[in-house]
Amino acid sequence: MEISRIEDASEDRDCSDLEHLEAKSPMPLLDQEICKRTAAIFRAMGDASRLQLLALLAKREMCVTELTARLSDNLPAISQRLKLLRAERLVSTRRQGKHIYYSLADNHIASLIENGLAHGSETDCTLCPPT
Amino acid sequence: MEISRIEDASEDRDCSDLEHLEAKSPMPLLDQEICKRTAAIFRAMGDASRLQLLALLAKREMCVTELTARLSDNLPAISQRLKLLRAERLVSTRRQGKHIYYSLADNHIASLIENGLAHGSETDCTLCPPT
DNA sequence: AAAACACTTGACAGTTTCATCAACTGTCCT
DNA sequence: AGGACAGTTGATGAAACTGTCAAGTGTTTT
Repeated sequence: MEISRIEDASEDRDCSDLEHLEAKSPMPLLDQEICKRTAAIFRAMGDASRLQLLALLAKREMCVTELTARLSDNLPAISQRLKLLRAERLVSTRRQGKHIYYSLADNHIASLIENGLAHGSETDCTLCPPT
Repeated sequence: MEISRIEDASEDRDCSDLEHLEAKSPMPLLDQEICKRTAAIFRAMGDASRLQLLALLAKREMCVTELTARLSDNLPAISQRLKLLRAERLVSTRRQGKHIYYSLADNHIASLIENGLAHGSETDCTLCPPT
């Protein structure tokens, strides 16, 4: 019932033949280090509690106590999450007296979060064309 | 040696007083569902192997065999990763004959990946001002 | 209809992640 | 110097994640 068009018998086996593939359409893989680093950033943002934390910090710098109050969570829990975010260098800190203020490490982070949220907000993609 | 400016004694306890905080600077939390959904997307992208996979698919649609060849990995492993990406609706599939072709679910995903990689490529932020 | 190909799935083991709580550090106040 | 406040850290255990491999499904070919 279907019209199958086969000009070249090689079509089928080509997709498992790396040499051929690369000759036809070269497509270098990502650099391993960049890949790992980027994945680490995404992984750090890939948790609802941490994302919420980042979203607050995107608005302005805040100390741990304020974050704790706003999120109605316990302080050590928040601190542990911040520790992870700091380890990945998504946030940076500044001490002022008894308080330690956290903020996003840079604007790239803020825009990544914003983009992500914009995408996450789209209602289950029922509107998106099936592509 | 330092000039400390304290106009209002409430400054210090304010950051733990949610009522006060909200009155001064209202800052609603993210919607829980959106937050979870967005985090899930980030988590799915937060793995070097999966990110590499997504980066390939960002260039063009590919079948599992081709992906396997390009990544020099075993097919079931790739398939499992694709399964996860599909579960999070980051990729979509199309069968054509014996092959199943994968592609990114939409352009938002592509730009998220691009942005992430751009940020991940920045050399350890030695150049970034300390903020 | 049987064989071959292209995947997918289920299940198990090994690893990683996350929350929690007690103990510790650093700063300010008296 | 001592106490209180603001946070950090380390350890522990439960839960979630990942890779691997055997077995299964769907499609084409002969």
